[in-house]
Amino acid sequence: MSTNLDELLKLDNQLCFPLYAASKEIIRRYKPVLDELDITYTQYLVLLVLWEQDNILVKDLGSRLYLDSGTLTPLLKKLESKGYILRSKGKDDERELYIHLTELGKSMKTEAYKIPSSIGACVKLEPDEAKVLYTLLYKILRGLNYD
Amino acid sequence: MSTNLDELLKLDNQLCFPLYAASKEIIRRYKPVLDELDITYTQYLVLLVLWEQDNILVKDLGSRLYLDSGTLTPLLKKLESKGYILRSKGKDDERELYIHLTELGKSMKTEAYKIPSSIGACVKLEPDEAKVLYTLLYKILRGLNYD
DNA sequence: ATAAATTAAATTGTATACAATCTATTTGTA
DNA sequence: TACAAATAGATTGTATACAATTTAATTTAT
Repeated sequence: MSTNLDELLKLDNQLCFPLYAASKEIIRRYKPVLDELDITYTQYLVLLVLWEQDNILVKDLGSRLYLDSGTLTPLLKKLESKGYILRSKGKDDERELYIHLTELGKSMKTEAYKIPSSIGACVKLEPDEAKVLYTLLYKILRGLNYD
Repeated sequence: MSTNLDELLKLDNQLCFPLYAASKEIIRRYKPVLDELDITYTQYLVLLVLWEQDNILVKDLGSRLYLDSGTLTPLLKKLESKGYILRSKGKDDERELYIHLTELGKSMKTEAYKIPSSIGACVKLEPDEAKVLYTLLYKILRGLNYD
């Protein structure tokens, strides 16, 4: 006998699952393109932020990307070892760590121009659908901040 | 000087990022609820499938959840060690591995009834918005299969 | 009938994620 | 001014993810 509650527990009735799956699968599509630049998806996100706003605190990077120091610390060390960024202690406050691009890191931006379109191509949504999706996702993210 | 290409590389103009962030953040909200059942989100997804269709091949579990054996093998061993599932080789084809619920695993379902609502509560979307989101996400997932 | 190709899981290696804790520094306050 | 509280990152431990490879079993094609 199937109850209402049983219905709620079906995979196809979950909203989080397609969110999780779509996110993962799209990121997987990024891999071949990002491999050419020798970076991962999360490293790409960090670079996106830095190309917009260089010299940013780890804390601010984290709040922008919803990542904590447990994730960022090793990732930033990796980006540094690849020569894309530098990490420097704050002069006024030695607890803080500023992240900024090297010349190599800045020049990567040119090579990254092709990435959005090559990803966009595999997400087969109409422009208006993409816009609706975008709006709903940010509505969720805003809503999560007020628990 | 900011170009069109520069615009494309801004974090706020990415569609994948809010997808990634919302997925991650919602899953994080699951944690306290799932902790009570001593399972993780991915383990919960596996159980959702099994509660619908017991005795399923690892391969089919994987295609249903978009996960491969590299993820599933250790996860299933963990669920087995917790006593929720059993793993048994296929009689006809010894390459295959069938996953099925133990009595404990079946009885977990009752405790899981409360989970969807407690998650739904933190996703602050109207029912019709959630439906639109759901439809768009599945459209993306379908589209990814035809590359 | 048997070698080659295919398939299903398991294994290996790398890179996140995140909770919880720790360390060093800074700030607030009695 | 000391000292408790708060803050920023780093560290530790656990659990995914996934590409690439390996192993064992089955199918296919010759």
